[in-house]
Amino acid sequence: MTVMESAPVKARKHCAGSVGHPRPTGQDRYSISEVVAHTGLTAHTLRWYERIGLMPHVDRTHTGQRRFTNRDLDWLDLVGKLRLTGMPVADMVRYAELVRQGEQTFAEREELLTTHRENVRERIAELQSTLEVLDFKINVYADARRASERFDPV
Amino acid sequence: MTVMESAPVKARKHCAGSVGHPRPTGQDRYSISEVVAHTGLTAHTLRWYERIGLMPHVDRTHTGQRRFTNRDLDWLDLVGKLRLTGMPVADMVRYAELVRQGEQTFAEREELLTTHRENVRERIAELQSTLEVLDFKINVYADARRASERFDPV
DNA sequence: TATTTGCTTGGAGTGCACTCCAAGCAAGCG
DNA sequence: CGCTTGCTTGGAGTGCACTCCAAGCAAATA
Repeated sequence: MTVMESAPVKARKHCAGSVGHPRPTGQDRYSISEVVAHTGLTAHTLRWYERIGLMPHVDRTHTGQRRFTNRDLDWLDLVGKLRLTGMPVADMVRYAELVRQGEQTFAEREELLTTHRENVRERIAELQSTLEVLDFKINVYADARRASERFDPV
Repeated sequence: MTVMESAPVKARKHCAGSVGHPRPTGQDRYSISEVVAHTGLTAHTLRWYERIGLMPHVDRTHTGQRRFTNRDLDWLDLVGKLRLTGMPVADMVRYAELVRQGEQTFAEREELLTTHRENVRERIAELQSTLEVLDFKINVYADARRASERFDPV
Protein backbone atom coordinates (compact mmCIF):
# COMPACT_ATOMS: atom_id res chain seq x y z
CA MET A 1 0.00 0.00 0.00
CA THR A 2 1.31 3.28 -1.05
CA VAL A 3 1.56 5.83 1.66
CA MET A 4 -0.80 8.53 0.69
CA GLU A 5 -2.69 11.04 2.64
CA SER A 6 -6.02 9.30 2.60
CA ALA A 7 -8.81 10.16 4.95
CA PRO A 8 -10.81 13.39 5.19
CA VAL A 9 -8.54 15.08 2.68
CA LYS A 10 -7.37 18.58 3.25
CA ALA A 11 -9.92 21.17 2.39
CA ARG A 12 -7.79 24.20 2.54
CA LYS A 13 -9.03 27.64 3.26
CA HIS A 14 -10.92 28.11 0.10
CA CYS A 15 -13.82 30.31 0.85
CA ALA A 16 -14.87 30.49 4.49
CA GLY A 17 -17.14 33.08 2.98
CA SER A 18 -20.53 31.99 4.21
CA VAL A 19 -20.76 32.05 7.97
CA GLY A 20 -18.19 31.80 10.71
CA HIS A 21 -15.00 33.25 12.02
CA PRO A 22 -11.61 32.47 10.65
CA ARG A 23 -9.99 29.64 12.48
CA PRO A 24 -7.64 30.67 15.31
CA THR A 25 -4.12 29.70 14.37
CA GLY A 26 -2.18 27.11 16.31
CA GLN A 27 -5.24 25.56 17.88
CA ASP A 28 -6.37 22.00 17.37
CA ARG A 29 -8.96 21.34 20.06
CA TYR A 30 -12.23 23.23 19.73
CA SER A 31 -15.23 23.05 22.04
CA ILE A 32 -18.62 22.63 20.48
CA SER A 33 -19.40 26.32 20.89
CA GLU A 34 -16.21 27.28 19.08
CA VAL A 35 -17.24 25.05 16.22
CA VAL A 36 -20.67 26.65 16.26
CA ALA A 37 -18.97 30.04 15.93
CA HIS A 38 -16.83 28.79 13.07
CA THR A 39 -19.37 26.87 11.04
CA GLY A 40 -22.66 28.60 11.72
CA LEU A 41 -24.19 25.23 12.50
CA THR A 42 -25.98 24.81 15.80
CA ALA A 43 -24.65 22.59 18.58
CA HIS A 44 -27.74 20.46 18.09
CA THR A 45 -26.88 19.91 14.47
CA LEU A 46 -23.26 19.05 15.25
CA ARG A 47 -24.33 16.43 17.76
CA TRP A 48 -26.92 15.15 15.34
CA TYR A 49 -24.31 14.87 12.57
CA GLU A 50 -22.20 12.75 14.88
CA ARG A 51 -25.14 10.54 15.86
CA ILE A 52 -26.04 9.73 12.26
CA GLY A 53 -22.46 9.02 11.26
CA LEU A 54 -21.81 12.16 9.29
CA MET A 55 -18.78 13.03 11.43
CA PRO A 56 -15.64 10.98 11.90
CA HIS A 57 -15.24 9.98 15.53
CA VAL A 58 -14.88 13.15 17.59
CA ASP A 59 -12.37 13.27 20.42
CA ARG A 60 -13.54 13.86 24.02
CA THR A 61 -12.15 15.44 27.17
CA HIS A 62 -11.86 13.34 30.34
CA THR A 63 -15.28 14.68 31.32
CA GLY A 64 -16.85 13.62 28.06
CA GLN A 65 -17.03 16.96 26.29
CA ARG A 66 -16.33 17.03 22.57
CA ARG A 67 -13.07 18.45 21.30
CA PHE A 68 -13.03 19.02 17.54
CA THR A 69 -9.80 19.16 15.57
CA ASN A 70 -8.83 21.22 12.54
CA ARG A 71 -9.40 18.10 10.53
CA ASP A 72 -12.95 17.94 11.84
CA LEU A 73 -13.41 21.56 10.83
CA ASP A 74 -12.13 20.78 7.34
CA TRP A 75 -14.62 17.97 7.11
CA LEU A 76 -17.43 20.24 8.23
CA ASP A 77 -16.42 22.77 5.59
CA LEU A 78 -16.79 20.11 2.94
CA VAL A 79 -20.07 18.90 4.39
CA GLY A 80 -21.27 22.50 4.35
CA LYS A 81 -20.43 22.79 0.67
CA LEU A 82 -22.19 19.56 -0.20
CA ARG A 83 -25.17 20.58 1.88
CA LEU A 84 -25.36 23.92 0.07
CA THR A 85 -25.64 22.07 -3.19
CA GLY A 86 -28.55 20.07 -1.86
CA MET A 87 -26.84 16.73 -1.49
CA PRO A 88 -29.09 14.60 0.71
CA VAL A 89 -27.72 13.86 4.17
CA ALA A 90 -27.95 10.15 3.41
CA ASP A 91 -25.50 10.58 0.52
CA MET A 92 -23.12 12.55 2.68
CA VAL A 93 -23.27 9.80 5.29
CA ARG A 94 -22.46 7.32 2.54
CA TYR A 95 -19.46 9.42 1.57
CA ALA A 96 -18.36 9.59 5.20
CA GLU A 97 -18.54 5.81 5.41
CA LEU A 98 -16.37 5.48 2.32
CA VAL A 99 -13.82 7.82 3.85
CA ARG A 100 -13.77 5.71 7.00
CA GLN A 101 -13.16 2.60 4.94
CA GLY A 102 -9.91 4.00 3.60
CA GLU A 103 -8.09 4.08 0.31
CA GLN A 104 -9.79 1.19 -1.40
CA THR A 105 -12.91 3.32 -1.75
CA PHE A 106 -11.23 6.05 -3.78
CA ALA A 107 -12.95 4.98 -6.98
CA GLU A 108 -16.38 4.91 -5.40
CA ARG A 109 -15.81 8.29 -3.80
CA GLU A 110 -14.76 9.73 -7.10
CA GLU A 111 -17.88 8.35 -8.72
CA LEU A 112 -20.14 9.71 -6.01
CA LEU A 113 -18.62 13.14 -6.34
CA THR A 114 -18.70 13.06 -10.13
CA THR A 115 -22.37 12.15 -10.13
CA HIS A 116 -23.06 14.93 -7.73
CA ARG A 117 -21.09 17.40 -9.79
CA GLU A 118 -23.33 16.58 -12.73
CA ASN A 119 -26.39 17.26 -10.57
CA VAL A 120 -24.96 20.58 -9.51
CA ARG A 121 -24.29 21.55 -13.11
CA GLU A 122 -27.85 20.72 -14.06
CA ARG A 123 -29.10 22.71 -11.13
CA ILE A 124 -27.11 25.73 -12.21
CA ALA A 125 -28.53 25.46 -15.72
CA GLU A 126 -32.02 25.23 -14.27
CA LEU A 127 -31.49 28.31 -12.15
CA GLN A 128 -30.09 30.21 -15.07
CA SER A 129 -33.11 29.44 -17.21
CA THR A 130 -35.36 30.62 -14.42
CA LEU A 131 -33.35 33.78 -14.21
CA GLU A 132 -34.44 34.55 -17.76
CA VAL A 133 -38.10 34.15 -16.87
CA LEU A 134 -37.58 36.35 -13.84
CA ASP A 135 -35.87 39.00 -15.93
CA PHE A 136 -38.70 38.94 -18.42
CA LYS A 137 -41.44 39.34 -15.84
CA ILE A 138 -39.57 41.97 -13.88
CA ASN A 139 -39.24 43.94 -17.10
CA VAL A 140 -42.97 43.67 -17.70
CA TYR A 141 -43.65 45.13 -14.29
CA ALA A 142 -40.95 47.74 -14.62
CA ASP A 143 -42.33 48.85 -17.98
CA ALA A 144 -45.82 49.09 -16.53
CA ARG A 145 -44.53 51.12 -13.63
CA ARG A 146 -42.62 53.50 -15.88
CA ALA A 147 -45.65 53.90 -18.13
CA SER A 148 -47.94 54.70 -15.22
CA GLU A 149 -45.41 57.12 -13.80
CA ARG A 150 -45.33 58.92 -17.12
CA PHE A 151 -49.09 59.27 -17.33
CA ASP A 152 -49.88 59.64 -13.69
CA PRO A 153 -46.96 61.28 -11.93
CA VAL A 154 -47.36 61.53 -8.20
CA MET B 1 -59.30 2.28 -7.19
CA THR B 2 -57.45 5.37 -8.07
CA VAL B 3 -54.46 4.27 -10.00
CA MET B 4 -52.84 7.40 -11.27
CA GLU B 5 -52.63 9.57 -8.23
CA SER B 6 -48.89 9.45 -7.75
CA ALA B 7 -47.30 8.10 -10.89
CA PRO B 8 -48.32 9.95 -14.02
CA VAL B 9 -48.68 6.73 -15.99
CA LYS B 10 -50.16 8.35 -19.04
CA ALA B 11 -48.03 11.35 -18.47
CA ARG B 12 -44.77 10.60 -20.14
CA LYS B 13 -45.84 10.22 -23.70
CA HIS B 14 -43.15 12.67 -24.65
CA CYS B 15 -40.40 14.29 -22.79
CA ALA B 16 -41.39 14.52 -19.19
CA GLY B 17 -38.02 16.15 -18.94
CA SER B 18 -38.10 19.65 -17.58
CA VAL B 19 -41.73 20.61 -17.71
CA GLY B 20 -44.43 18.54 -19.38
CA HIS B 21 -45.09 18.24 -23.05
CA PRO B 22 -46.48 20.68 -25.57
CA ARG B 23 -49.99 21.84 -24.95
CA PRO B 24 -52.62 20.58 -27.38
CA THR B 25 -53.59 23.48 -29.60
CA GLY B 26 -57.05 24.95 -29.57
CA GLN B 27 -57.95 23.52 -26.21
CA ASP B 28 -58.79 25.55 -23.14
CA ARG B 29 -60.38 23.13 -20.69
CA TYR B 30 -58.10 20.51 -19.21
CA SER B 31 -59.02 17.82 -16.70
CA ILE B 32 -56.78 17.32 -13.72
CA SER B 33 -55.12 14.31 -15.33
CA GLU B 34 -54.31 16.31 -18.43
CA VAL B 35 -52.68 18.93 -16.25
CA VAL B 36 -50.77 16.16 -14.48
CA ALA B 37 -49.52 15.05 -17.87
CA HIS B 38 -48.51 18.56 -18.81
CA THR B 39 -46.87 19.70 -15.62
CA GLY B 40 -45.48 16.55 -14.05
CA LEU B 41 -47.14 17.54 -10.79
CA THR B 42 -49.41 14.99 -9.12
CA ALA B 43 -53.16 15.49 -8.87
CA HIS B 44 -52.69 15.63 -5.09
CA THR B 45 -50.32 18.52 -5.46
CA LEU B 46 -52.60 20.39 -7.84
CA ARG B 47 -55.51 20.11 -5.42
CA TRP B 48 -53.25 21.08 -2.57
CA TYR B 49 -52.03 24.16 -4.47
CA GLU B 50 -55.62 25.21 -4.91
CA ARG B 51 -56.44 24.65 -1.24
CA ILE B 52 -53.59 26.80 -0.02
CA GLY B 53 -54.38 29.60 -2.45
CA LEU B 54 -51.50 29.04 -4.84
CA MET B 55 -53.91 28.71 -7.79
CA PRO B 56 -56.31 31.32 -9.07
CA HIS B 57 -59.86 30.06 -8.82
CA VAL B 58 -60.17 26.97 -11.03
CA ASP B 59 -63.28 26.49 -13.13
CA ARG B 60 -65.54 23.45 -12.57
CA THR B 61 -67.85 21.28 -14.65
CA HIS B 62 -71.49 20.97 -13.62
CA THR B 63 -70.48 17.85 -11.68
CA GLY B 64 -67.76 19.65 -9.79
CA GLN B 65 -64.70 18.41 -11.64
CA ARG B 66 -61.89 20.85 -12.22
CA ARG B 67 -61.31 22.28 -15.67
CA PHE B 68 -58.02 24.12 -16.02
CA THR B 69 -57.45 26.75 -18.69
CA ASN B 70 -54.37 27.65 -20.69
CA ARG B 71 -54.00 30.56 -18.33
CA ASP B 72 -53.89 28.14 -15.40
CA LEU B 73 -51.24 26.16 -17.22
CA ASP B 74 -49.19 29.33 -17.76
CA TRP B 75 -49.48 30.07 -14.07
CA LEU B 76 -48.36 26.56 -13.19
CA ASP B 77 -45.37 26.93 -15.49
CA LEU B 78 -44.34 30.03 -13.60
CA VAL B 79 -44.95 28.38 -10.25
CA GLY B 80 -42.84 25.47 -11.43
CA LYS B 81 -40.00 27.82 -12.27
CA LEU B 82 -40.20 29.58 -8.94
CA ARG B 83 -40.39 26.26 -7.16
CA LEU B 84 -37.27 25.04 -8.98
CA THR B 85 -35.41 28.02 -7.64
CA GLY B 86 -36.43 27.14 -4.12
CA MET B 87 -38.89 29.93 -3.49
CA PRO B 88 -40.91 28.93 -0.42
CA VAL B 89 -44.53 28.06 -1.10
CA ALA B 90 -45.59 30.81 1.29
CA ASP B 91 -43.88 33.40 -0.92
CA MET B 92 -45.53 32.02 -4.02
CA VAL B 93 -48.88 32.21 -2.26
CA ARG B 94 -48.10 35.81 -1.42
CA TYR B 95 -47.38 36.49 -5.08
CA ALA B 96 -50.61 34.77 -6.08
CA GLU B 97 -52.51 37.03 -3.68
CA LEU B 98 -50.92 40.08 -5.24
CA VAL B 99 -51.93 38.89 -8.68
CA ARG B 100 -55.52 38.45 -7.48
CA GLN B 101 -55.52 41.98 -6.14
CA GLY B 102 -54.91 43.40 -9.57
CA GLU B 103 -52.83 46.12 -11.10
CA GLN B 104 -52.26 48.22 -8.02
CA THR B 105 -49.86 45.55 -6.75
CA PHE B 106 -47.52 45.75 -9.73
CA ALA B 107 -44.84 47.51 -7.71
CA GLU B 108 -44.95 44.99 -4.92
CA ARG B 109 -44.84 42.10 -7.35
CA GLU B 110 -41.85 43.61 -9.08
CA GLU B 111 -40.11 43.96 -5.75
CA LEU B 112 -40.87 40.40 -4.72
CA LEU B 113 -39.52 39.08 -7.99
CA THR B 114 -36.45 41.31 -7.86
CA THR B 115 -35.62 40.15 -4.37
CA HIS B 116 -36.01 36.59 -5.45
CA ARG B 117 -33.85 37.14 -8.50
CA GLU B 118 -31.09 38.31 -6.21
CA ASN B 119 -31.47 35.14 -4.15
CA VAL B 120 -31.24 33.03 -7.27
CA ARG B 121 -28.10 34.84 -8.36
CA GLU B 122 -26.50 34.23 -5.01
CA ARG B 123 -27.50 30.62 -5.16
CA ILE B 124 -25.87 30.24 -8.56
CA ALA B 125 -22.68 31.79 -7.26
CA GLU B 126 -22.76 29.43 -4.29
CA LEU B 127 -23.18 26.41 -6.52
CA GLN B 128 -20.40 27.57 -8.77
CA SER B 129 -18.00 27.92 -5.88
CA THR B 130 -18.91 24.42 -4.75
CA LEU B 131 -18.25 23.18 -8.24
CA GLU B 132 -14.66 24.29 -7.79
CA VAL B 133 -14.30 22.29 -4.59
CA LEU B 134 -15.87 19.31 -6.30
CA ASP B 135 -13.50 19.62 -9.25
CA PHE B 136 -10.55 19.81 -6.92
CA LYS B 137 -11.50 16.72 -4.96
CA ILE B 138 -12.45 14.73 -8.00
CA ASN B 139 -9.03 15.49 -9.42
CA VAL B 140 -7.37 14.28 -6.25
CA TYR B 141 -9.18 10.97 -6.55
CA ALA B 142 -8.61 10.73 -10.28
CA ASP B 143 -4.88 11.35 -9.82
CA ALA B 144 -4.73 8.69 -7.15
CA ARG B 145 -6.53 6.26 -9.42
CA ARG B 146 -4.25 6.97 -12.35
CA ALA B 147 -1.20 6.57 -10.13
CA SER B 148 -2.34 3.22 -8.79
CA GLU B 149 -3.22 2.05 -12.30
CA ARG B 150 0.29 2.90 -13.43
CA PHE B 151 1.97 0.92 -10.67
CA ASP B 152 -0.50 -1.87 -10.38
CA PRO B 153 -2.12 -2.46 -13.74
CA VAL B 154 -4.85 -5.06 -13.75
C1' DT C 1 -77.57 -3.33 -15.06
C1' DA C 2 -73.03 -3.87 -13.27
C1' DT C 3 -68.46 -2.61 -13.25
C1' DT C 4 -64.70 0.34 -14.09
C1' DT C 5 -62.60 4.78 -14.46
C1' DG C 6 -61.85 9.34 -13.10
C1' DC C 7 -62.72 12.49 -10.13
C1' DT C 8 -64.30 14.71 -5.52
C1' DT C 9 -63.44 15.84 -0.32
C1' DG C 10 -61.26 16.73 4.54
C1' DG C 11 -58.06 15.12 7.13
C1' DA C 12 -54.26 12.19 8.34
C1' DG C 13 -49.58 10.54 7.24
C1' DT C 14 -44.66 10.82 5.38
C1' DG C 15 -39.78 12.05 4.89
C1' DC C 16 -36.32 15.18 5.48
C1' DA C 17 -33.39 17.99 8.14
C1' DC C 18 -33.14 19.75 11.69
C1' DT C 19 -34.57 21.74 16.50
C1' DC C 20 -35.66 21.52 21.02
C1' DC C 21 -36.46 19.56 25.74
C1' DA C 22 -35.55 17.97 30.38
C1' DA C 23 -32.54 16.27 33.49
C1' DG C 24 -28.11 16.16 34.96
C1' DC C 25 -22.92 16.74 35.45
C1' DA C 26 -18.52 19.58 35.78
C1' DA C 27 -15.91 23.71 36.16
C1' DG C 28 -15.18 28.58 37.26
C1' DC C 29 -16.32 32.48 40.15
C1' DG C 30 -17.74 35.52 44.35
C1' DC D 1 -20.89 26.94 49.34
C1' DG D 2 -24.04 28.37 45.98
C1' DC D 3 -24.67 30.16 41.42
C1' DT D 4 -23.95 30.46 36.58
C1' DT D 5 -22.29 28.71 32.34
C1' DG D 6 -21.38 25.17 29.26
C1' DC D 7 -21.82 20.87 28.11
C1' DT D 8 -23.93 15.92 28.09
C1' DT D 9 -27.84 12.50 26.67
C1' DG D 10 -32.05 10.08 24.35
C1' DG D 11 -36.04 11.10 22.69
C1' DA D 12 -39.71 14.06 21.30
C1' DG D 13 -41.25 18.00 18.45
C1' DT D 14 -41.24 21.27 14.32
C1' DG D 15 -41.89 23.05 9.62
C1' DC D 16 -42.01 22.28 5.00
C1' DA D 17 -43.86 20.31 0.95
C1' DC D 18 -46.02 17.21 -0.29
C1' DT D 19 -48.50 12.40 -0.31
C1' DC D 20 -51.94 9.41 0.69
C1' DC D 21 -56.44 7.60 2.41
C1' DA D 22 -61.30 6.39 2.57
C1' DA D 23 -65.66 7.18 1.17
C1' DG D 24 -68.39 8.52 -2.35
C1' DC D 25 -70.34 10.36 -6.87
C1' DA D 26 -70.83 10.68 -12.12
C1' DA D 27 -70.00 9.01 -16.59
C1' DA D 28 -68.47 5.53 -19.71
C1' DT D 29 -68.15 0.86 -20.97
C1' DA D 30 -69.42 -4.35 -20.91
